[in-house]
Amino acid sequence: MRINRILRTKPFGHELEIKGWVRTRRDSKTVSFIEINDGSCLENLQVVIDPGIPGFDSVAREINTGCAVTVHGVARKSPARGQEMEVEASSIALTGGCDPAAYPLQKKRHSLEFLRTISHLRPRSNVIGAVTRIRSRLSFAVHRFFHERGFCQVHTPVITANDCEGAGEIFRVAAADGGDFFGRPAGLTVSGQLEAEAYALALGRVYTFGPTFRAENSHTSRHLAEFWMIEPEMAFCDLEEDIDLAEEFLKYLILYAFDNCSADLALFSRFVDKGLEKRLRRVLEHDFARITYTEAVELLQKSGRSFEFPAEWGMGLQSEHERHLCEEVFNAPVVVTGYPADIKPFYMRRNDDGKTVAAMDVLFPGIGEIAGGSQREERPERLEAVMRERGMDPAAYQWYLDLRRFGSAPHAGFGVGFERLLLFVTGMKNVRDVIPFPRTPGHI
RNA sequence: UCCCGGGUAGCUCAGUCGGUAGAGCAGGUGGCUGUUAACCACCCUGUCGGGGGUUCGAGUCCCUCCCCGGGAGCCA
Repeated sequence: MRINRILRTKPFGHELEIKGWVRTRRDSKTVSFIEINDGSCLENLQVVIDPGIPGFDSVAREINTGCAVTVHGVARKSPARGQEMEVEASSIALTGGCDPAAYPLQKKRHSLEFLRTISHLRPRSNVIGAVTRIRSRLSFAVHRFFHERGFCQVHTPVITANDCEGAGEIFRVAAADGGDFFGRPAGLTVSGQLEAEAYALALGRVYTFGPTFRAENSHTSRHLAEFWMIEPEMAFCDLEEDIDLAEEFLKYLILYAFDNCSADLALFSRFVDKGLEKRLRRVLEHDFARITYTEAVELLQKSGRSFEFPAEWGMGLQSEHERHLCEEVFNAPVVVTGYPADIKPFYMRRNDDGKTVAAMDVLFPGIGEIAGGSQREERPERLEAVMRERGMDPAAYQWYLDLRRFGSAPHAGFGVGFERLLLFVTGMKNVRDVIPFPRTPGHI
């Protein structure tokens, strides 16, 4: 039986089989204690070994931190403090030994930077194990959220010829002989949005959730060359409804973590970020503030704060500006809408003022931009005009223009970086620690 | 790519004025105890990131390259 179930069902008096990895061992003359973790939960199970049991001399001596073991025994109430239950071993077998002098993981805590250097072993640490379980459960919750609301998941291509202008540098795909994609240039996707639009304008409500690639030479705690992005896209939907969905979605995931990952979450509150649960609750309990870009610039200019880059209409909001807005002005998530058209991608819907577009960014305290989206330009002549203005060849995007030519409809969507979401939920500070094998410049 | 801060034992770090390196933890051995990141004693561990320079002498000063972390930009 796995340890999470044993701890939940408390099968006192029952014979159990436990398979897992030894975290610590403490010896006494008359009895040995080993703590086993099997990855099913954060908690370890204490196994008590009497030196008289079969195989003790040949096996138990070699058991120490890192070993894989199989234990048979009976669940008992623990007479000592520290745990309610323990397992009295009747037999123990060493499944895989582990040389303690060579094993990099110790019983004590390690720095996250060190754990990054042993990415194949770090899932055996408490923190990375907890991150991994939360990542998995929230991934499931993403699918559940959309399926409960009638969305259809679309598997958009990883290899694509779209560069989704404005979404960053692309990795080129090449065959082993150095050629390109069978004679045509191709790259790894930077966003599934354009393809998702095609399916939204057929199935109504769709979403993508998959890996995304950016070739930018970014060295920050918030960027990866390979990351996972969630992108819903809805037909017959305007920007307001888009924002409503984003807010509902983000709150849903946080609530899901509270309801389903409480033990792991408690670890983060205790060791990673003391203010975590309070901050998560604050997001759940408050409506997201909604302001326009123009209002944001005015707020920043009136704030009396001196920024390294003063806020100015027409310029993008700097990280320091985003921080000021959601950490000091509103102390809550902030949604900024109506950005200048010139600093946003071609596909966003032009507002009636002619200068701004129906874009929105969701800013979270401590994280910055966690989601970005827009209502898309559904008017074919407007879309084509913008493409020409920007020197894009409409012929290359004929399929995308066709979506407007044949049965066009207002539609909108947004993208959420899954790792940034995990930073917020776990209180971790670096996206490299919330993805199993992080891909960053110089690291593969 | 730019700006900071780092690189010393397996890990986390200290190292004064330039005088050939130290602690805690881990590991080993022994002891003790229904133990809780157990405890006590002893022992082991170093191309001081690489290269060059200054100097009688460099972990320490200078130059250079590499790597790591934080921030910025870009973005999710």
